[in-house]
Amino acid sequence: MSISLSAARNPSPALRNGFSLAQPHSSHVYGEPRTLNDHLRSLRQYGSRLHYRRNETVFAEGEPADSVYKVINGTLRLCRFLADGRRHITDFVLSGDIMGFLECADQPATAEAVTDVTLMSYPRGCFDRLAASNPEIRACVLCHLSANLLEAQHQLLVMGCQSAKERVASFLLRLAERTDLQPGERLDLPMGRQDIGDHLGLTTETICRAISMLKSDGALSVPSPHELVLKDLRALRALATES
Amino acid sequence: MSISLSAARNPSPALRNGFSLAQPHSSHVYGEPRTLNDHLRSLRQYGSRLHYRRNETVFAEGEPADSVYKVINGTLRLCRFLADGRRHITDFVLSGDIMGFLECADQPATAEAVTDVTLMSYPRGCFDRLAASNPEIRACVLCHLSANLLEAQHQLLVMGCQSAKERVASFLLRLAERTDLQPGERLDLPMGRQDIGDHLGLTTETICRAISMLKSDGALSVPSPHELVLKDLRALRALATES
DNA sequence: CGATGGATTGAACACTCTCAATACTGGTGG
DNA sequence: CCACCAGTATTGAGAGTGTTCAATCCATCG
Repeated sequence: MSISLSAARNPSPALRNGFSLAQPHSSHVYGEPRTLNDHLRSLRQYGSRLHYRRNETVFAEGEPADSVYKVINGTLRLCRFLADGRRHITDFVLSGDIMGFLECADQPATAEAVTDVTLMSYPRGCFDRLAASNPEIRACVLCHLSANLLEAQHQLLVMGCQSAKERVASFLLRLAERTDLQPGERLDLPMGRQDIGDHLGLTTETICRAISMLKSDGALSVPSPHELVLKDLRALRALATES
Repeated sequence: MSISLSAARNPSPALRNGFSLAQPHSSHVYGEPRTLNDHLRSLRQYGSRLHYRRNETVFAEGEPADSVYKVINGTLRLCRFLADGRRHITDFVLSGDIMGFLECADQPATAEAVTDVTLMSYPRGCFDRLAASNPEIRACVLCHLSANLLEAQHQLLVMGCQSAKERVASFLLRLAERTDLQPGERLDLPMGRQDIGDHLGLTTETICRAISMLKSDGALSVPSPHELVLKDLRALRALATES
């Protein structure tokens, strides 16, 4: 996380350190893995490497949720649909992200590849057995779920209160944080305008107009439709009104 | 849950039964408590009974999150604010509900009493120690967080895709389910139109108009501003387009 | 019984959507 | 390497939904 961007971080209170409450685990010593990501690595013998091409479906809503995933490369979208076909993109899953930790027998959302994607997939049962024997992992899962819930609630705030321009500013700032964007670097926008619209509850055209407005405000420049330069973080943050 | 209303249940896939993976706990036998609610009862010696009056603050965003709560009586709202004061009500907490299980050092939202409220409050540390020794409780916490996340994601779908009338229909149906409303019974609406608006991302006036439209559609009647009768569940469900 | 706060309704306005036309981009095949 | 093509992005104009502002109604509570 860049120092300068971290000041714009979404309001996400420090997670509890659940470790102090967890029983020490004899086979682990100080300096061992601490993130869920690290722990997943210990399951590599059970993992499969999967490839999907742009717009392919990784799993569909309602299918059994029997795997956990790590995105090695590329971007996914998690979609939900209304009966008449209207779509909402709950969230994007970026390179390095993990998913599949909900306590849910069936997938609550459809996962589709935004770009060509490489995933690691681990059987949920293997992970659960690992977690059953390791309190540190359980603490990680709780933190992961909590962080997801906080993100979802923040997104509710954005969608409930903000205008189109504000939502786009919030979205771009969050994407910049998640990708550890350094000031001046180009922000990669793997998803199309339609996807951004379906994520923010707006139409493609409104996304375009909001970006155009931000461009003419001088808040950003648009080298290509899938690359932005955030030129005025202060202006973007003021729009996002992150507290 | 009434049989007839349960058909309209929000799409919430069956939760995993995490118990089979949890180590059996010698002090528990078949038939023991299975819900988080039941487990909290075993902490009653550490609990405090709290009372708040309408519009009083139970806790504010940013305060240390060092308790878990059960609502004995009344209704709470969980609010988040933008820097300029715009408010979003993340969710309402109803009688019988529990909260405070996020892995989060500080409260991510403000809790206010919608009506006069009675709560039980338990020190978070006590609960965590209980959970550390009881895998069944940990499974409950995971399910609780997962259910909350699924609810939040469903609310994102509602706010991202639906019109005012549809959102109000979705809201009323969810409230009816949560309160186990029997067909024909009056639905208690403890919160005001402003609160409903701030929950659904609409204004007071729009909520009023949506309810008026539903009334003139014959979908419901309005004996008083805080009581509704859902007369045509089929019509309401069609609006909510719950899949 | 008056006062207060919330609910309701109306009218004008603003923002976003819809529909349509055009421009651009990236990929394909010659 | 270039021309073409399909899909996406962008821009414009008009329509619609929800907001804003204002007035009125209603219920509750001194």
